Amino acid sequence: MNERALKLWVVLSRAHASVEAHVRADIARHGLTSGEFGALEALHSKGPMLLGEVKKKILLSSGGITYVVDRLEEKGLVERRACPEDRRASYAALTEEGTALMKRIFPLHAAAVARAVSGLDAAEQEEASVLLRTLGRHAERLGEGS
Amino acid sequence: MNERALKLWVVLSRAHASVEAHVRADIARHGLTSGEFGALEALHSKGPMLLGEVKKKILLSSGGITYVVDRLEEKGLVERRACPEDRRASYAALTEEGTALMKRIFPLHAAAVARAVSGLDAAEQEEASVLLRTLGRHAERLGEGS
DNA sequence: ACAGAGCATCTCATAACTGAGATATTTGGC
DNA sequence: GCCAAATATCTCAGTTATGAGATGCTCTGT
Repeated sequence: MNERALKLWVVLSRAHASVEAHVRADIARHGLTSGEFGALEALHSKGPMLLGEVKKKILLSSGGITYVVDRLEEKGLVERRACPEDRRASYAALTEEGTALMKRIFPLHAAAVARAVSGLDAAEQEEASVLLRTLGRHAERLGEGS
Repeated sequence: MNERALKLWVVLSRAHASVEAHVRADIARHGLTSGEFGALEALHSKGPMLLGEVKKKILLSSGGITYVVDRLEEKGLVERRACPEDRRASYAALTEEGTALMKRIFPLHAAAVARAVSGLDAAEQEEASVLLRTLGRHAERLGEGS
């Protein structure tokens, strides 16, 4: 029955929006947007990445990734670096300032996220993560044909 | 530990974005945006609602709800009606055309949503709905103090 | 009755994107 | 080697929002 699916979609949307409001408010305190923070987070955990990799990681459009990296470059947090193997592509990498910022604010961010999702206990969070990973992966694959 | 919370937030974001991409593509085929469809859906299921009620239902800012209802009025799908008890407020209500549109496209939409969340079976969808409702409700309440 | 706090909505400037098309490069088949 | 298709990023116009402040109305306490 489709009602079950609709209900899931509604609660997924609301849960995302409600949690995001908290996360966004936390991020905004550091003068960043969600998109910017997503990119910084990716670069912080994985090191320099091609713009296309960042784009996939944080699910932004082609124009969006250019926009976000431009903003981060203006703020001095990220720099573009040429990619020797492919001259169409370029890397984004944290600057020293970007690294320092992330070291400083990441723990605060993690605490804010923990607070925002504290409606579920540890076991429920694990359970929800498993279900959502399955859900997300499947939805991603569905779209690959277009 | 905060890692669990961060992981949950990441998979929640990705799952939402991936599913939304499908839902948005479906809605766009009918010339509507997600916000517009959300408002139409609310009005379709509950009948005429105050703008403030719609705003809460689909989690839009004050400017956003004005914008969305303006668009829907331009398209002839919704009309504003004066609220006799409170002259600051107004109702949004589906027009005949809006009702007809929703009757026509809602089943198609439901099918598209069902496809988008088909990575989980029926029992998992129920399970996820329960967890996400708890998560969302809690996050909403957290923000009420500000 | 009335001041002032509290609300519902609207207005406006601006942000944060999207998506189509442009540009430059690479890759695979012939 | 060469051409066409694929790919990575950028550009640009337009869209969908946000959030602060304005406006007009209602409610509360006195």
